[in-house]
Formats: sequence, C-alpha cells, structure tokens
Amino acid sequence: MVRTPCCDERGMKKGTWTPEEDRKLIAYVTRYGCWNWRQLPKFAGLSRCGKSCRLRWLNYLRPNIKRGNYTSEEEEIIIRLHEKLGNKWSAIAAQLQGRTDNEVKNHWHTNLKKRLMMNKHKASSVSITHDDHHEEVVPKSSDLPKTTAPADFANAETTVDQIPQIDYLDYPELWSPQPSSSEVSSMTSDTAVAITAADGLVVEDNATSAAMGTIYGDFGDNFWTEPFLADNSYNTSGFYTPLMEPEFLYPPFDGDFLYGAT
DNA sequence: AAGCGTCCCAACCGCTGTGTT
DNA sequence: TAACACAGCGGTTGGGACGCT
Repeated sequence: MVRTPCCDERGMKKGTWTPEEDRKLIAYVTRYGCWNWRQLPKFAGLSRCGKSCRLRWLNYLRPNIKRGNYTSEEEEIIIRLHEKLGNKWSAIAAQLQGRTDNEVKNHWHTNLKKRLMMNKHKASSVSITHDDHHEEVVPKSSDLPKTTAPADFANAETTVDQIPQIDYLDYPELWSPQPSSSEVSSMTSDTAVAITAADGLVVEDNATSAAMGTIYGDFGDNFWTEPFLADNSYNTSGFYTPLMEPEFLYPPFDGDFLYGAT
C-alpha cells in the first residue's frame, strides 16, 4: 500500500514491498541475521536501502509481531506510559508484547489521542476553564473513532483520570518480556536466535494468515513451528560476510535474484 | 452506482545517538 | 578529539480502504 513504487537517484526501489522482496529479506535475515543493515540489501538481492530493509523487518516481518486490535489493557499501558514518557514510542512499545513503535505511534495518533481529547473536552464542558491560552483542538464527532474502537472504551465514559493508576515504570514485573525492536535487532545480529511459534507469533485473522502464508509459503508449512535460527555458526568470530555462500551467489528463488537482472 | 471525504497505517525522511578509527 | 559510518528514533506523508451522501 502507500507510496507509489519508484526509484531514487541510485536506483534504490521505494514504496510498497512485494511478497518476493519480503521472501528475500526473511530468507536472508533468518539465515544470517542483521550483521549490517547498510550492506544487507546487496547480499540479499534487494534493490532497497538498508534503512528500508530494517524498517520492513522490524515493523512487519520479524516473528512475534502482534497485529490486529489493541486490548483495553494495552491501551491503558500506552496511555499511562505516554503520560510519563511522552512520545518515546520505542520505549512504550517495548512494554507491549509484539507491538512495534511504529504501530503504537500510529495507534496513538489515530485512536487514543482523539479519544483522550474528546474525554478531556467532555470533562471541560462541565466547567470550561482553560489555565492557559493554548488553542485546544477538539475533534468533531465525525472525526472520532468509529466502530473499530474496542467496545469497553467506546462505550465507557472513561477519562484519563479514571484509568487505574498503575505506574508500569515502577513495576517492572508487570512488563512483558518482549524485547524492544532495538533489542531484537541486536539479538539477530549478535547471537543465535531461536524463536518458535510457541514464543508468541500471533496471527490475528484469516486474512493475515493467508497473507503470511503467501509470503512464507516457500519455506514450507512448518516455517513458524520449526526453530527459527539465524545461523551464526559462521560469525562466532563476530563478523561474517556471506559472500562465499553459494545460495547467495546463485539465486535461491528465481532467475532475477541478482538485482542487476531487473 | 458513483463521487467524495475521511481514516488508517506502511513507509519515507531527517535528525540524533553510539561506536569505531 | 574529530571525523565518519551506521543504527535507531520520531515526525510526517500519501494512497488504498472504507463510509457517507
């Protein structure tokens, strides 16, 4: 979706990722890890910049990504942490199992912010007192979230102050063990990663499942149930370049593996 | 059914932080 | 210590999806 596919001045592809690109990226990262995002696309056969690859992997392709509706518990955590931390989306996302900073940020801007502002507006309409001269933009009712909002939040007259005052920062034991995106990145680059479906890959619906199946089909039905290994038997010395690996010299997927062939 | 407006979210951009030389 | 390279983060964009008229 989103941006029209195009190329930058160096011929790097931009815009929506294709299933084929996803397969190449998954295949490479699962086998070799993220030893260098800048160099990775060259070896993985992708005409993408490293940044784009990193973003795609962290926000969409890596295991344990949780997609779909947010639970009220997750939203409470986001709201509370945002009150405490501000727009530290990566820090907030680190406390939510399977959620990415980008996703949390999007959810905040599209749902939670409006909801909080509306609740604030309701509260202030009882006694309208502004303690400063800042213009507060109150969303029109048509701008408010529609039926996608979880029922408990949509129906409840909940305000920020009514949310249970649990300070998650003060209770690390309440935090989920899910590593942050940066932690995952370093994991995949530095250590052997063994991730199984039992670790919490969540596919929320059939459509998502089908899409994942399209992407991962080439890896066999047991891709997510077999141990997920970033084979680092080559990089125990701390650095490994896959230049000499036959499957990355010869296309494992199709004839245009080498992006020069496009 | 068609046109229009709004929403959602994947992806890009630019800046900052960190590590290395 | 400066310069450079790379990773990570947060703000923003833009186009498909969806709802309304």
